[in-house]
Amino acid sequence: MVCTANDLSAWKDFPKGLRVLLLDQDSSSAAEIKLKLEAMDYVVSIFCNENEALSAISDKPESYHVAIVEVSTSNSEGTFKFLESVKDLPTIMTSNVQCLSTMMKCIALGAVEFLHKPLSEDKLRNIWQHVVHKAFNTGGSGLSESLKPVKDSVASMLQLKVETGETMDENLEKVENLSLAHDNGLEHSPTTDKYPAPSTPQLKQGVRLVDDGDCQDHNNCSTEKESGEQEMESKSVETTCAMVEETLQVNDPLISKESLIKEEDEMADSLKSENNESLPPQNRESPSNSGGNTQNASKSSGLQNSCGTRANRKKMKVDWTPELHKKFVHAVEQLGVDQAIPSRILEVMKVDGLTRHNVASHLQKYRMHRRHILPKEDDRRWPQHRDQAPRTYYPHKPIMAYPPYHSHHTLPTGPVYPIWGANGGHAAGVHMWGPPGYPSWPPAENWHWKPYPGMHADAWGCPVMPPPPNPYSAPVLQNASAYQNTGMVNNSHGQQQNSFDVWPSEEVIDKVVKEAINKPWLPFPIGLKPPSTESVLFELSRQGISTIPPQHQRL
DNA sequence: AATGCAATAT
DNA sequence: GATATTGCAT
Repeated sequence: MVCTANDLSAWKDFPKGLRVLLLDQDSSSAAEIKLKLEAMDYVVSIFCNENEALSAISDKPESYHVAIVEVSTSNSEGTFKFLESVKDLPTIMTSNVQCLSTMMKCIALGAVEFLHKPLSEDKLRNIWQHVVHKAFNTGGSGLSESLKPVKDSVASMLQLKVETGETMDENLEKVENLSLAHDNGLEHSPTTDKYPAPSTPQLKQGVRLVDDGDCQDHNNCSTEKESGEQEMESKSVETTCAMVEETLQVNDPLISKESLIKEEDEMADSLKSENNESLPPQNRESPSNSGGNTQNASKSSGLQNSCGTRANRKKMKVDWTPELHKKFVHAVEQLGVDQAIPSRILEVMKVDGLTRHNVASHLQKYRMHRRHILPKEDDRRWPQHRDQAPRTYYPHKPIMAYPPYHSHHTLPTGPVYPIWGANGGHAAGVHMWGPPGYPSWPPAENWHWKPYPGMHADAWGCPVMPPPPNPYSAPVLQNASAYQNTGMVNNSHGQQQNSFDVWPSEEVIDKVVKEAINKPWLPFPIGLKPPSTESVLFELSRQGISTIPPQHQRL
């Protein structure tokens, strides 16, 4: 078998030959498990009682790489005893009984994982990860004889790959692929895991709630190539979701290589962090949310290829969940539209895993949407220019006409819809583009208001007050759009109401003031009077602007 | 190097 | 079809 270091160096069939000590009083169960393990090329030794097992281990410690120990109500003590005696051997507990406290105790005593019976191939297939994990995470001297070879072997495998010019990630992946190949497994190989990790489905489902998160981590975690240096240190016991994109490729390394490389990069980046925050929208609400980027990783339940359906880790698309977007908007607000550049926004957002590119892209869209809306406002504001290429005269669309912060906006007749459920459930990915007190971003047709009553306007342009009975009722000064509404009735732009039925945020107001100062040649929106010099100066100074632009005469 | 825009991909 | 990513020019 593969027990010597020498042999190990050539342990290409890893985990083939890995020795499993199986301690199970139920002989039929043991036989069954053994059969399955052997089918996966593990070498299994069955023991019926802990004493035998212990003595076997003490006789030849190097003979076992991993132990699977059954714990039953009748022999739990013996099992615990065993567990405590073989600290060096990664031990997986298994049982028919579902007892949390027992599980906990086992884990507390050092078990690496607790699997409920019956032990399916899926559950067993990846037990090697515990071996590797242990091998790499045990202090040098503490490393047991049996694990050293494993470590050396794995290390050398990785090394070799590196020399090949491949990236570390690739190497790792490779390694895993190797194992995959032998497992003929569809599902494991945490390709994205830098390190081995227990991955039995059960673990994920039961003990770990972050199941999705795991996968997610891979996908999203960080997309930043630029900054994302993947770290080789990872807590192994974390993930396992195998994104077996290369399930098929596994068998054909050559082919897979190319295709993998790209993905490698990506995924490499994606390992950057484990954002507990970023969760797939569909699974989580990401309460405090922050990093909501991700691609939904298919969840790996206990099913065979669950984890591994291809695709998941491929493009870690940032999912701009409402929460994330909200953060984004807040950042933009905070910075002010003017200073809202990707890098800054990124800083303010503090969302792990989000890249500048992501933000830039989002910003692009954000701006685009706004632009689509603003022009309409202009039109409404100066209907007389509607047909005369107003742009010529007003190169810059002033945002002055936005209704004052507290104005009653005239919400279109339609009801106020939630765009994403209160539960955060982003209904079918509908995103709420309601810039801070601004016209909505996404196409007006799809516009929905966030219906949280009493919610501050800055929370996504959610109207704080119910819309007035009719647009005309809006006080003049309060809402220029009221005027606009009337003005545009004959312009057949009724649907555009949405666009200006929003609350301007303070930022908007700032902007307005600033614009008024900088572009004195622009007419003031109807219903608004020019700000007093005093107030303008105040605003400017408040914003740190000390110099007042000359009074241009241009048109 | 960072941005913003356009093209492309999902 | 919308939205995110990539590419490219600035």
